[in-house]
Amino acid sequence: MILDAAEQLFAQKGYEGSSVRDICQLASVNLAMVNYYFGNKEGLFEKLIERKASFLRERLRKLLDDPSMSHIQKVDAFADGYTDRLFERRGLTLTIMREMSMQQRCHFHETMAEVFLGNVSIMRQIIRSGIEAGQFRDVDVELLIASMIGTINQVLINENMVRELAGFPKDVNPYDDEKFRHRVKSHIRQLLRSYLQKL
Amino acid sequence: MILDAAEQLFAQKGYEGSSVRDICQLASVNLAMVNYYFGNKEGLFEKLIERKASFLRERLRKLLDDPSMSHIQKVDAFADGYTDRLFERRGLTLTIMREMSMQQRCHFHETMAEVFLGNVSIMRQIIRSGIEAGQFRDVDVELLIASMIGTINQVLINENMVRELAGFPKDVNPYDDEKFRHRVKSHIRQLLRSYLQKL
DNA sequence: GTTTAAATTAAACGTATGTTTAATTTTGTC
DNA sequence: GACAAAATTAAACATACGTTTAATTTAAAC
Repeated sequence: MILDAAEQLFAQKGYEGSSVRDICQLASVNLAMVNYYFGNKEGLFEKLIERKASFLRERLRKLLDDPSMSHIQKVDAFADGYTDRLFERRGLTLTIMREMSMQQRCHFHETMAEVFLGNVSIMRQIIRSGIEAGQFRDVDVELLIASMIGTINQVLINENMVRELAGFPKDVNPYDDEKFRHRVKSHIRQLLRSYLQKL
Repeated sequence: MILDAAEQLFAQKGYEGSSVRDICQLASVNLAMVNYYFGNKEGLFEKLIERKASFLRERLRKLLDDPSMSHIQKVDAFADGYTDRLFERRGLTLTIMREMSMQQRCHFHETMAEVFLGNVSIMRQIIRSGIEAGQFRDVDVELLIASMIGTINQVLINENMVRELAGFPKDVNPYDDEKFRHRVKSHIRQLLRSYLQKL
């Protein structure tokens, strides 16, 4: 599958660092197939983002209308689900983050922002309704979300640092380690809770 | 100055997206000067990182031994100084972040990790001594630092999102806006305080 | 003013890139 | 099995890249 090969290479070597030839070789297809199926290299990238898009949002949106959960439980559930998703799709997360931080290929930004803002707005609604219900402090919602996502990204960005800080040997992937993921999740949970809940 | 041109272009278009020709044109020097002065393109990049290195660390290290400040004041001061520095050098911060998240050009990682870990270890000592003094809760120090840095990075990464969330018009740079920077600083301060301080 | 080294230049080199073409093979349909 | 459309291939195309070269200009030293 060309998209899988592209996702892997973009994650490892960046968009420009991955040649169409590399991608096709990894996918075991002919060089011309990328242009045949996706028009050009940029089309391939856009398909990659679209493929990522919808999956998570549906699951998270259900949280909004669930009457059986308290506000803080919804925050917990959102953070856990988001962490899982970003850990599982670390490569694509990094690729998108890099592209978002560049002025190159700006037309990608729209597609990426759409995906991103969709999730952000769900989290925002969850926190806002908690504030309105008087259960949360009146915090800076947008920046709190930035803190949540930023924490996860920061962990995803630097594999070597995580290995060092968490004491992993060089040959294991810390992101597959269930204990470490749990450590991150529970840190984020406590961070959000201590910031949101009234004293 | 070649280094300034490179810093600007790497920030906007990434390492691979910035050609030596682009850099030389922006710096108004001949194409061959990069190889004459820096050996090759990678040498230019390494010089760029080294130039960034030392500046901040000295100022932050002084915090460690300042007896006139409380532990929480040191945390505040560190966070403020770090935020200022990353905002002021946004371009280079993004460039380094992108390179750290890639497996390409791994020999850069050492230089970058050195700079980064130096600052992290200062913050770690500050928090640890606050914990030992019984003034902070026994938190996950490494991940708390990741949250601080991650929050700043997350804000730096997505200019369009910041503009949207904070309501800036399209033609102003939100990172130059003193009010916005203050908003980020005070959010991080409150986040750290509410997480660190005992109930 | 001559000499020597450093700085700068224009041009070329070899290679890698994204893309296209035209030919060939595979697949599905009647 | 014949035909048509789709899928796949090898080759070539044009361009952009990082780097090198050899010539020229500038600067400094005596």
